[in-house]
Amino acid sequence: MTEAPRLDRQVCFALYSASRAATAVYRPMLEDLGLTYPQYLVMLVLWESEPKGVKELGDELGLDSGTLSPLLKRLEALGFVERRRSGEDERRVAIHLTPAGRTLSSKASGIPQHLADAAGLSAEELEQLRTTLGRLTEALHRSN
Amino acid sequence: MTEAPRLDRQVCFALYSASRAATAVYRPMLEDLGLTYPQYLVMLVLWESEPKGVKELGDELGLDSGTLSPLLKRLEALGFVERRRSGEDERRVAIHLTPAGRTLSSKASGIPQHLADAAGLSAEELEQLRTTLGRLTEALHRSN
DNA sequence: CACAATTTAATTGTGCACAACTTACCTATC
DNA sequence: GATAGGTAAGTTGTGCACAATTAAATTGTG
Repeated sequence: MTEAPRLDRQVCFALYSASRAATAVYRPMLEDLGLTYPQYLVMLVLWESEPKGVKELGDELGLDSGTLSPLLKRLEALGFVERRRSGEDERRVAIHLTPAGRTLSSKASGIPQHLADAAGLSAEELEQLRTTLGRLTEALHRSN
Repeated sequence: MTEAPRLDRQVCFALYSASRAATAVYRPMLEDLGLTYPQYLVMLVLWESEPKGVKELGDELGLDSGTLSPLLKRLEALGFVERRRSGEDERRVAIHLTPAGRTLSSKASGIPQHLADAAGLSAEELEQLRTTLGRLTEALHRSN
C-alpha cells in the first residue's frame, strides 16, 4: 500500500507558500518605486556594487540570461540602469546604475524592516530562519 | 545617510532562493511523471480528496483561477483529471481524478523522502522549519 | 597564424503567478 | 417572476523562471 504524500506535511509547499506570501507583502511597497520583486533583487545587488555583468548578476541571484536579459531591458526602459557593451570584451554587457537608480536606494531602505514587522517572528527566530534556509539552499544545490 | 539593504541579509531572498532550489530538486523526478511542480501540488490536493471545485483548490493552494484554469486544462490534456460542469450549480466545475491520475499517486510516493534526504537537515530541523514557515506565512497573510 | 573549444548575452518557447475584466449562473428580496 | 447583488470560472495581458538554441567574441593549443 503506497500512501499519497500529504500536502500540509511538505516542506516544499511551506517554502513555496511563504515565498509567495513574502513577495505579496513587498508588492505594494515596490509598486510605489515602480519595481517588481525580481527587479528589486537586481537593484539590491547593484546598490552594493556596480557596474556588474549580466553573468555576475546571474551568479549572485541564481538567474540565467533568459530571465535577466528582458528584466534588465525593462529596468533600462524605467531609467534605473544603463546597459553598456564593454570595450575590452565585446561579449560583456556592463550594467550601470543611473542617478535615478541610485536615488531609489534610499526610498527602498525602509522595506526590509516592514517585512520583519509583518513576519510576526522574533529577531532571533528570523535570524535562525535565514541561517537554516541558507544551509538548505546550499545542500539542495549540492544534491543536483 | 540611508543604507542600501544588503541582499545577503534578506529573509525574503533566502526564501526565494530556497523555494527555487527545492523545485529544482523536484523537477527531474516530476519530469518522469510528466508533471510540473504546480501541477504536482494540485495532484497532491486531489489525492487527498476529490472531486474538488476550482475555487476549493485555489483556497488550499493560494492560487486563483487565472493560474488554475489553464493548469487544469493541461492536466486534463495529460489524462490525469477530468473537468465536469456541475449539474446542481452550473457555475461550478468539479475536478475528478482519472484512473491514470490515481495511479500516479503511488509513483509519486517516494518524492518527499528524496527531498528530505537532499535537504541536509535533521528530521527535527525540517519539522521546525516547516512549523516556522507556517507561522510566517500566516502572519504575512494577516498583515495584508 | 589557424581553428577548436569556451564564454557571454540574447532569443525562443512553455508554463506559472497575478491583476483586471468578462460571462454565466445563483440567490435574495420584493 | 423581475431584478439586484454576489459568486464561480474563464480570459487577457504582463512579467518572471527555465530549458534549449543561437550568435558573437575570446582563449587555448598545435
